[in-house]
Amino acid sequence: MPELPEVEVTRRGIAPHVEGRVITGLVVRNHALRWPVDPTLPKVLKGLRIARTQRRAKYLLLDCGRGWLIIHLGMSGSLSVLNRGAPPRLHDHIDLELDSGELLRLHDPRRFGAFLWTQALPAEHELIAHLGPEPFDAQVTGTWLRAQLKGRKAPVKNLLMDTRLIVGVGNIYASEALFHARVRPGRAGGRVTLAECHRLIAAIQATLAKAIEAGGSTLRDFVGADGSSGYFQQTHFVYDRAGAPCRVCGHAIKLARFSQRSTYYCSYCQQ
DNA sequence: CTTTGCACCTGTTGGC
DNA sequence: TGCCAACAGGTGCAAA
Repeated sequence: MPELPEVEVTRRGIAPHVEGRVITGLVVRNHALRWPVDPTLPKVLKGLRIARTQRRAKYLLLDCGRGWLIIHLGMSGSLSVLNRGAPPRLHDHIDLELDSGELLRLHDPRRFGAFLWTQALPAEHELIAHLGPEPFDAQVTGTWLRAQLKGRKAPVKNLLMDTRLIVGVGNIYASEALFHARVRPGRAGGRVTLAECHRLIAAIQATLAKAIEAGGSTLRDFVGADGSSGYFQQTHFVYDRAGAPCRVCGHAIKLARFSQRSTYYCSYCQQ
């Protein structure tokens, strides 16, 4: 589920419920996430106050004063805010209990997600330290992207999804952004022109912003919601539309695979 | 260093 | 209806 917009919408959804709250307990029903959940975490977290929430790439960050919780939703994770005592369902792996009487619940069938604790700053954490810039950073421009892609032979689609280059562009938005920029996904990175780089950055920013806005508008009360309400229902231009007519020119959308990931494009609009 | 393929895991879908 | 293979929105890691 989670591409960057959903993670950001989730952050905004949980923020009013967790910021300023004191952690009264942590229940871990299944430790076997992508990395084992630290068995000492319930003891470590009890009594700490969550000062604020942040997001870096697709990592949710909870500032607990003495350290930070780093939460990743993987492919199938979601967070919800529930009242204490709500019965856990299958794949509800972790409850973070709060002094408000609510709890933050992690649900993740595939268990590719992560629930980590660090006493350093998140920016210094091994998983975060080597990440590229956020799509909305001031340094992220067409000129910057052109410099990053120079000399690279890998498909530009793969490079856009490389988190060391830039974060937040998942499999859906890579296809969508390349369509809007009118660039074929299989083109070697080094062969993307400056004008196309400008269009790519504009497309990435516009697509992400629109999705966050759409998700945010469905976010009245996050309690009980699973954090995936609405935003992903927005219509895509190419993603998951193989064989369907291009919304711009009418030609059939094509499906290809790059590094075993489904990739959609219009062979007429994108060169 | 860059690029590629695999791995983790469960649930859903489509073809036979 | 049942069975099985292929696939699913992420990303760290090993190997080439």
